[in-house]
Amino acid sequence: MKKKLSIVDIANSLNISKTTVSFILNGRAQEKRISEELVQRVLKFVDEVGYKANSLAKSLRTGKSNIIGLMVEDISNPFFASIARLIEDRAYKNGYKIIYCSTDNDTKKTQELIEMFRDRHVDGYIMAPPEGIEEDITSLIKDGMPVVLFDRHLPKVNTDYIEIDNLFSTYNATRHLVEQGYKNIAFVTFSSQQSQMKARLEGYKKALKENSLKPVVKEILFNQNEEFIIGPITSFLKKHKDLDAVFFGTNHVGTCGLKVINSLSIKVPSDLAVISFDDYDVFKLFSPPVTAIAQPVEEIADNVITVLLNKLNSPLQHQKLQSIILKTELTIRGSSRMQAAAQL
Amino acid sequence: MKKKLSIVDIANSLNISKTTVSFILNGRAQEKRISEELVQRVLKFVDEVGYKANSLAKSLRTGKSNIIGLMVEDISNPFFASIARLIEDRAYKNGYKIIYCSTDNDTKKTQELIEMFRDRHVDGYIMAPPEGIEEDITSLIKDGMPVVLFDRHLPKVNTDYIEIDNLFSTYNATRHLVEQGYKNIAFVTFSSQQSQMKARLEGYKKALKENSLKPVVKEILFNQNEEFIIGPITSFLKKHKDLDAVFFGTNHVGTCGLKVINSLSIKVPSDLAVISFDDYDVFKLFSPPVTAIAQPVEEIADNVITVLLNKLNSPLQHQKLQSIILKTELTIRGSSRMQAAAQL
DNA sequence: TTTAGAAAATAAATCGGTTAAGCAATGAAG
DNA sequence: CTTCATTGCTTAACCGATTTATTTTCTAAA
Repeated sequence: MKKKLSIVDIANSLNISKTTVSFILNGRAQEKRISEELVQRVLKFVDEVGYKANSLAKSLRTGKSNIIGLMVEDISNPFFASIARLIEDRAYKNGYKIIYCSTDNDTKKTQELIEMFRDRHVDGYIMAPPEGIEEDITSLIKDGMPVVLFDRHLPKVNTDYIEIDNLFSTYNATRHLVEQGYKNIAFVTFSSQQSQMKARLEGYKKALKENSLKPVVKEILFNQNEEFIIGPITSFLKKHKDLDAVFFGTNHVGTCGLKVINSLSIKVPSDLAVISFDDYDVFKLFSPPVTAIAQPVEEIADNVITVLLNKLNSPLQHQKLQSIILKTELTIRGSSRMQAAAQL
Repeated sequence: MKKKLSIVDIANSLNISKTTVSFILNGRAQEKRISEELVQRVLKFVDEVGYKANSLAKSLRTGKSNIIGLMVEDISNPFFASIARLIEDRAYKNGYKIIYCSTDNDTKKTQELIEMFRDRHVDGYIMAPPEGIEEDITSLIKDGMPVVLFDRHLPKVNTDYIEIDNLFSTYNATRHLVEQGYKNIAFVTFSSQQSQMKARLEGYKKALKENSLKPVVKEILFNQNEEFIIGPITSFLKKHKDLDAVFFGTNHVGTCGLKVINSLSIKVPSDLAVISFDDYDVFKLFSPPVTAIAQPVEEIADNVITVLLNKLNSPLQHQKLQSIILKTELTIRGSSRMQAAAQL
């Protein structure tokens, strides 16, 4: 077990001061007028012995950590997992590491996580914020920390965010159902005051209103345990026999919804048409495949990291804030075609 | 922007030395015979002003970081995502934080990640190791770092690991197919020398051999891009028209396989029975639902973190190594029933 | 009245870096 | 022959904790 070399070891070996070594390794040789000859000697030696600076010590002194804190709702949710994956990749390429955590939409847990990130001196924050976290984020921003929100934003918090056009997405998808001739369309979603969930609900309602149809909304409490999602959906679907279509507000609700549909032996789309927010393998492979609103995952991740890197690289506080709203794509599949229903 | 308090600020405010404060905050008051009265005064004050020690400084001095490095193959894979999630939860409850990364099964990337973890002074490592990383891990262990492997192990590396009984799992599942009357059973998997993949292949072959059937194996190169998995499977299935069953070696291969099956309009199980390793929503919701080998995800995560925490808490090097092999469960569903085929 | 020993608290070194300030040597200008 | 600026590098303070070694204070025995 060879002990790691420190900058002092390097300095001693070369009979120079550690300051000189530090300057050279940080590319400040020119600025500090260190002779080219010495620079080369140091670089060569450092390379030979494989010295790497202790980043803890570095962070302690400089206050910078080259770490970005990423907080998603649940890392095991495919939407967040793929976003996290893409952000991770791009961050690495730019010399940043990612620490990520799941908030579970739990305000208290999120506060603790922010505390931990702050404590670990992360350089910037990327979050899909839960409700009730406004103050904590504001205080973060006031302390000069770059914060980028995604998936949702906090109306009271003044910072950059990347979102999709939730209202239009559900509005458009609902209209698609209406155009197909469906008249009793339910919207099943998590009970939430978050911007994206409110917008999705609104979009649905707007489309129905324009067509003089009656909204039927079922709100479910967010819960880690699937049973507590499947249960309410089951009784909801059992109760509303007159529905001819159902719109699931998130991929998680959608997946649980499909399980319920299977267990009740409901035929899609003849008994019930289905649309879900978010797209992923489950919806592609269900029979018939489920029409879904696909979020531009790469684009979201790209924008998030780009905005954050910009903030990190320009210490100016007075750059103006960005609110980026991306478009989704309605991927129409067999689960919502009235024709298909007609065929049976 | 209020500056964070340091231990010196606390000490000055109370007109005592920072040493005393440090002893008290680290629970060494008794040992250091600090008066109960002072202890209370300090604790009360610290609580009031909400002081929290700077963990960077702490880590720099103590060499401990209370961070565990977790490296999985791909965090967007549902199997790894849920394991990561569970480990994260249990780690938090025990005062540890997790940094996680995806290796992509890329040796070079993994080496860099190990380097970064080491650099960040993580206290322990949890990894699903890629091939060719033996030396790096051995050197980690030699340096006294606790390392726990899972999902697979490295025969040449002497450390704890948690695995499932891969060989028996595929053997048993293949036998199930044979018992159902299937005779031309293919095994589609990633080309890999990893312990778990080799064992899975072996189990399949063993079952076929015992029944005097001919193995048909298709190995696919691991690739981030799905097209490069779907392509080979498509041509494989097109070429082997005589197959009556196919066994997918991982959830990723399985998902891609189902996509191919759909696009070729192959009927399951009448044209082709399907079994996949790993279980998740896609297999539950496919029609007919896919028989799958379910890994005990909670148990794996529990064991991993328990073993690691044990190693972290007992500095003795001479505790004996554990190799934990867990059982899987074959969840039989409609995709592999010969009866179902008969009904059509 | 010393004085030894325990009790209570502290000073200073340390972890491994960065950085502000300083100093010696050299050459040019006055 | 000073004086000054520039070059090239070093000294020492600092980041915020832990920990070793040491000092001060108090009590009780000699």
